[in-house]
Amino acid sequence: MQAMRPSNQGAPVLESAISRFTAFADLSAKDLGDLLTLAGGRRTLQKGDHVSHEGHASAGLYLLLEGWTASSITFADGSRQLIKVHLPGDMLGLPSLALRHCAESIVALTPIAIGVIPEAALGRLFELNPRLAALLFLISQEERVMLMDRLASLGATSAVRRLAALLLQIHARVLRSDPTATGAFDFPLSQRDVADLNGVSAVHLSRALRQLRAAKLLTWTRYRITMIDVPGLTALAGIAQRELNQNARWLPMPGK
Amino acid sequence: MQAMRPSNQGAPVLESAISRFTAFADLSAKDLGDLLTLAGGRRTLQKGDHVSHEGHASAGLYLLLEGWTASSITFADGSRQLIKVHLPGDMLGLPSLALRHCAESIVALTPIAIGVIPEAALGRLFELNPRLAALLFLISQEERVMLMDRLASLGATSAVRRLAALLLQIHARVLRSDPTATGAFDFPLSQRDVADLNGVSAVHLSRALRQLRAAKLLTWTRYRITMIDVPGLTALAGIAQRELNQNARWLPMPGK
DNA sequence: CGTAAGATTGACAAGCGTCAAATACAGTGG
DNA sequence: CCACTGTATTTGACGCTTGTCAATCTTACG
Repeated sequence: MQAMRPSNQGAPVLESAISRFTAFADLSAKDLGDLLTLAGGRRTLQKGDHVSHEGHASAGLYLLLEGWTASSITFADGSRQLIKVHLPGDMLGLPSLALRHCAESIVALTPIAIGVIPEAALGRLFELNPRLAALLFLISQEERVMLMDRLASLGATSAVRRLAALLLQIHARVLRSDPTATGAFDFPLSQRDVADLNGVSAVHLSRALRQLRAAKLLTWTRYRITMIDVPGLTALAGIAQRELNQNARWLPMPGK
Repeated sequence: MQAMRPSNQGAPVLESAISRFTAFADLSAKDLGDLLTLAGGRRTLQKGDHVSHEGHASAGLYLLLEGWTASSITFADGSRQLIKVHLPGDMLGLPSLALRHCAESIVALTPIAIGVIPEAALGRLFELNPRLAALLFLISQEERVMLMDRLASLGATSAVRRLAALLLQIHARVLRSDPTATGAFDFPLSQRDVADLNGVSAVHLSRALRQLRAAKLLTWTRYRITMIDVPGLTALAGIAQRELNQNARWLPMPGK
């Protein structure tokens, strides 16, 4: 089996691009239109290109359409920590809206396509489509929960358990935009990347992976992961499953 | 000097209650009114009481008016990780809006007063005051940045540096609502709490603290911390200073 | 076929957790 | 005011987890 380009081959770009929104509520035709006009210009970048640089002046707001990216924070001594990986449908640059300088560096892990969202369009969204604005708000809360889970994982568990938790989280994310990927999914990160995500050395990550393989919980050849025993991995990770709260009653009505 | 009740003695409750909003933009009289009607009922809780329980059905939305709280995530094996501490003005329960079940347990670290925010009022806020909704959105992005910084700290630095980074972050937060606390501030957490926040054992936290004291970077008697050498602590923590982006141009105009 | 990057393994050292004991401290009742 | 008691903090000893360094092996790609 050849290594394919990662992430949702098959599914239309548009569908996964709005998947974070539709995961929370059904969209009216107007909502859909407003959402699509939000991200006007389309740009493509090569693997390794930067979407934004930590510390630079406001780096812009994007919707990831195709490919994977990762965001990182760099310390004064040069060491870096990968914060999270972004999949198609993720918004890029939201946290930096709160700051004068860009909060994180974002780099393309694969060739990517992004939609450019002008800041003014965000303001109009809040004024003209409160329902979409509320959904964007919910997406941000979901991001907070994912960060909280990762923080708990880093703070309280061993390298092996962190690895299980991380791969489960990413797997669940992949499943959402590509429901056919129940067992196996394309995975463009190197072990070095995963090590940086988990706050472990690359060497030790290899050791942790060895344990998961030996326990027959998963296989990981370069660029592809097969989750053999999801219940086993879940038990190992020890973290609660999160279910999204769909069509919350407090959400503003769909625009017409 | 006696140990006083922690947090903003002196400053009016109201001012610190809305400090997270005013940190991002000036509020009109109408904005202020809308914000105050958001949190209707007022409740007080004792130290140790729970505001919400992880896993329970939707636990509600609150504005912390007085006192400190902490949120935590519990693992299947019973170990817990403290995620963050909340100070007056912080919103409680936002992340759980995205989920069917409450994402985190929130417990009072001191006697507290909270304002209850009905979910329906949140929906109305998005419909009737897009500017306040956008500010709430920005506050959530700031929370994400703070979580990202903590995640980086846990993943990439030693116990000593984590401690420096955490205390700097909290100190900066305290300073914002009480600008008189430049040098010293009341600090109601036990070393055990801080250890759980930093993903370290209480014993090792004591050792890390010893190093900071020996380096004359700070003092910490129970319930009170004095930051002796903020530049030194900052250099040790190695994390960038974050400046808020105030009065962003894209924000909707103030309501009249 | 050759080269470079990624992954694996072993040996050793450092950081941190655990256990246990000792000390300091706050609050209680006398 | 003082003794008493439980909790928080500190310290030491020891072992496990993880980081670092270096060598080897694998894989991708020119």
